[in-house]
Amino acid sequence: MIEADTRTPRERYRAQVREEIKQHAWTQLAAAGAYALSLNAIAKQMGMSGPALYRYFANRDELITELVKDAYRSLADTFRARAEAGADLGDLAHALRQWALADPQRYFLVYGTPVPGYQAPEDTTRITSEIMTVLLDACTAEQPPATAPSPLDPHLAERRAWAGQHPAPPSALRRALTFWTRLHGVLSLELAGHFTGMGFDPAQLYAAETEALAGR
Amino acid sequence: MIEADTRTPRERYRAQVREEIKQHAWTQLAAAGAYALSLNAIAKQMGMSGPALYRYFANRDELITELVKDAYRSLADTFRARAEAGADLGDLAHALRQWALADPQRYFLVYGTPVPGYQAPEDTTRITSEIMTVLLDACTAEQPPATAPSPLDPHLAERRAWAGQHPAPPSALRRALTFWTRLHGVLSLELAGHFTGMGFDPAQLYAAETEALAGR
DNA sequence: CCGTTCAGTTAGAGGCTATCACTAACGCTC
DNA sequence: GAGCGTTAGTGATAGCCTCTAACTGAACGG
Repeated sequence: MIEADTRTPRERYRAQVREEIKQHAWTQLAAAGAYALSLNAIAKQMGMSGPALYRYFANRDELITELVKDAYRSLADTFRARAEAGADLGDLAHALRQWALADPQRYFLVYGTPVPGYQAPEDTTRITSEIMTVLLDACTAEQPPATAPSPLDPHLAERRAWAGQHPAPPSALRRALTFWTRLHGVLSLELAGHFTGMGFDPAQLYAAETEALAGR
Repeated sequence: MIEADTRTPRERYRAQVREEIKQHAWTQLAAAGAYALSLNAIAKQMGMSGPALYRYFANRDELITELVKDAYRSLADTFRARAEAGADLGDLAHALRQWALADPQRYFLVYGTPVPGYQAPEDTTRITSEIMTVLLDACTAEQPPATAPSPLDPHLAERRAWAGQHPAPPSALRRALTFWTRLHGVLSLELAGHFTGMGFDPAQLYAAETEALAGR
């Protein structure tokens, strides 16, 4: 569908430059991590003077926050797309790993070391809950055959604020949470390089954890 | 036991100042994260000029590397101490959590976002294997009653370089690995604040994961 | 077509890392 | 205890960085 672009030329130009800045930011990020992200260097690459970028982002933090939001949105989009294509938990796990491996620094932007005082903006919590919803849907649809009762279930049944109005039973809540934490555990250590030199294949460990999640 | 300090006065002074620098570094780290760690600020706090610190650490990276090594050693020490006191897997898990909560930024120094090019120094891999040994000991000593065979075990039986000469059976290797990844998954997300506002108690989730590890 | 808006400029303050030449104190040796 | 080499700490400086401020020129919109 083709829609008339109601934005003024200035707005369109502005959006385009913002996007270009973020593009450069992503490549810098992938190359040297968030720490090394430099507005000055980006400006130089784009052939303009340093302070020019402050027309587009109030400061370095705002640019990074924007990248974080885009990363969240990217993950939520891939998840939602897979879910709409009928993905089960295993497929979602695989999609998560692919997404993480495609750009490790993007993963760390979302799930890496936080700055002590940092408060996530409202938007990201909304996107997080979108991701959670996909996960809860999958966990609810796909109940494992024989589920051993977990001592966590009563607690989750009582404190299920994060699940909103989702009709998932406590066991599904638990499985969604452990899906998140266990896969993040493997991915995070793998991407950080903690498995290098150990000899085993991280993919196999990931697959085994995925299987345990589906089966239990 | 009191040993004669064979170091020269200069060496002793040097070690003392190095320690003092690291002390200030730790407080800065806990307050604002590794990113904000500033040699200049530390020097000012200690009442000396910025460049003076370069007598003690070649550069900022070397100081941080030193902190990382100390963090590793601290974790290894607490683990070893608990193990010598007859700790089982559950105790080790509890010790890990206490260690992480005591100083989240220290945890992230070890297990947080890595700098893309960074190669861990030889020392840390040695300390890591020390930690792994304690873990493998515990997993070997404490075999769960009915262990469902995991598809991961054959792979680990074949690729067990990281376990060195440790006599742990494949299932123990797997349990040590999953101990690490699962608890790290929960801890990392908790410390990063990803659970805040969700309503449930991270400690309960951690306890449930610990229990699952011991029982399975 | 002309006034307004806004992108981009240079200059500069203040932070940082890191190097260099220098000084002064310290400790080892005789 | 005197002298001398070693070394801790200094200020100056270069070169990054973020971010502010004043200015300029071009593009847009009525």
